[in-house]
This record gives sequence, structure tokens and C-alpha cells, in this order.
Amino acid sequence: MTEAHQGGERGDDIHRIVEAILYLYTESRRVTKQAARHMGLTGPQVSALKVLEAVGDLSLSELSFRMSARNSTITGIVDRMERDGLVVRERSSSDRRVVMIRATEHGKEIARGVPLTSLELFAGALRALHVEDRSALRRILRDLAEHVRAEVEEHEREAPADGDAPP
Amino acid sequence: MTEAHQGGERGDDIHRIVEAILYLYTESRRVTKQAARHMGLTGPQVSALKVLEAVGDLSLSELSFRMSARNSTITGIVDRMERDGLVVRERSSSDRRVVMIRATEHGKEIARGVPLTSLELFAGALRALHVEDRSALRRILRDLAEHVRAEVEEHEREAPADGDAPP
DNA sequence: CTCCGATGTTTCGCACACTGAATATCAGGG
DNA sequence: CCCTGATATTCAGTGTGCGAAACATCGGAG
Repeated sequence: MTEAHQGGERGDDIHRIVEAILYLYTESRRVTKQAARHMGLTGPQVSALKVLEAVGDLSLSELSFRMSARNSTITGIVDRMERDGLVVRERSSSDRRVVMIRATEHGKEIARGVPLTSLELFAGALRALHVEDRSALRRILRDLAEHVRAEVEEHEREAPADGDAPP
Repeated sequence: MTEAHQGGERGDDIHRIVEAILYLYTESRRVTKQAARHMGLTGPQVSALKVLEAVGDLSLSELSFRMSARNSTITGIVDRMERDGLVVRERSSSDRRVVMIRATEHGKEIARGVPLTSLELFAGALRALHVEDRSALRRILRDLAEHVRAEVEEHEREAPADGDAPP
């Protein structure tokens, strides 16, 4: 994946940077998944627990929005997590249609335990960098993320994400 | 994902850097997936086509190694891609056990078309950075990747990934 | 040459994730 | 009250992913 990118002098830096980011995230995901397996969880389950841990109880719709998935998908995931005692469903008293998803103590405990291995991987490597490199990296990535965010918004405006399905 | 990380002064830089990388890759994956859907492809299929496009024909084992998946998984993916005319299987003449996977012209065309939206997203943002920031980023990320690679190797040595199953 | 272990691929059974199309239930306005 | 829209679930279908086992082939030992 290093050469063979027609022409390829101009975008050399860019190409290598993208490559490095892809590698770093792929590796992180692999390790997370493996760590999750050790505790009997799957990727989306860890993700759901982390969201619940961070922002508190959520309705199923809110949870699916935060996880960028459909309600029917999240229903299945919550089913399995409820089966395994990680979360509980509670019908809202104010609006009896909505179901609040709440992480159990067991679920929270696991959520706190799992992702550390993945973050520790980065943390260890980042600690090995010089201090000035760290702050430079932080600044550059922040700028980068901002540019990407802007481009994404513009991109979305042109090509909406199949949100409507008229009958 | 910004607060709620017990204590959290020491690893501030680190935390934010990890956050940025996660954001960048998540965003890239989301956009890629969406673009892939538009052309009737899935994520792994795009990934496979990109690998084949980059390094040429590969055996099924080599392809599964590069995609970090098992042979049986890749068999299924290649099945569907062959069904859709994106790749062809060719038995090697030197070793009749191995099956070479080759992207068809149609497959290559689609591979060239799809990922651009995702890479362009990064490329555009990266071009907006100063030149010295780009080379600094490149150098830092390379160092970082190397550290992570080393840690992963060490980590694997302690906790092997269920690879052996003695009879 | 024949047998036997190693290697490459596929098949099979299983579980999860994900989607879109119904469906049941509830909230609120006319 | 009835209609509309929102919320959650169910269902059928596809894709992904794994491990165990079957299968073909290769390579070397005897």
C-alpha cells in the first residue's frame, strides 16, 4: 500500500498520513474486539455500554441515533444485552411508548474494564513521544478534525443519507 | 466522550489525541460505507478491492491475511464478489491448491470510483494544513505507529489469540 | 512409489449486525 | 372520537465473522 498510486509525488505526505491513521485505528479496533471477546461482549455492545456510561439512561431511539443505526438494529442488540444482564428496559411513565435503556451495575463495571486495554495501547505509545510532539500532534489533529467536520457537513448537504423513503 | 474519565489531568493530551483519531476514522468509515452503498458494495468488499487494486492479484490466504480475517470469511466475501462480477478466481498452475483472486475491469473501475470520496475527505483537509505541519504529522504518526506495533507484538506474546487447538 | 503430515481452500453450523417493511401501541390535534 | 405521527418491536433477508471438519494437493520419509 506504499507505492502504486499513479503519479504519486504530490500526495505523498497525505497518503502516508492516511495510511498511519488507518493502521492506528485498525489496530485499536482489533485489540478492543479481542478484549471484548474475552469478556463475552461484541463491538456494538461495548459501544452501547460506553454511551450509556457517558451520558446516562437513554431511550432506544436516542441510543440508536448516537450509534448511527436503525431502531430495529438496536432492539436486537439491547435484547442480547438484556439477556446477558448488562442492561435493563424500563418503560417511561410520562410517555408509555418510550423504553429507557439503563446499564446495570454489572454492565457499567464491564464497560469501565474493557476499553482501557485499547486506550492503554495508545497511551503507552503516546507517552513515548516528546512533549512538544504531543502538543503539536494534538493541535494538528484538532485542525484536521475541524476541516473534516466542515467538509462532511457540506458533503451531507449535497447527498443526504437515504433518510426519506416516500410510499 | 469528552468528560467522565476519572481524574484526567495527566493524560489530557493523550485523551484528546485518541479522541481525534477515533473521530477521523469513524467519519471516514461512515462516509465510505455510505458511498459503497450507492454502488451496491459493502465495506469489506471495498476493502478487498482496494487491496487487490493496490498490490495486484493475491491468493485467498494472502488476501485474508491483509484483511485480518479468516480464510472461511474471505471465501464468503469472494463468493459474493464473484457472483457480482467484481473478481474472478483462478487456480494457480504452480500449486494447484492455491486460488488467485483477480479483480475484473469492472471491479477495478468501481474500486477506483468509490474510495475517492473517503480519501478526498482526508486529502482536502490535509491540504489545508501548513506544509511543516504535514511533515511533522507524518513523522509523529510514523513514530507512533512503530510504538504501537511494538506494544501489540508484546501484548500478543502474553495473550495469544486462541490460535492453537491441539487435537 | 506409497504413505503421511502439512498446507490451501471450501463447506457447514452458528451467532451477530444491519436493513426495510409491516405491526401494535400511545400521544395529541382536529 | 378518529386520524396522524412517533415509538418500539417483529419478521424476512443479506452480509459478516468464527471454528470445526471435509477435501484436494503438495512435499518429503520410508
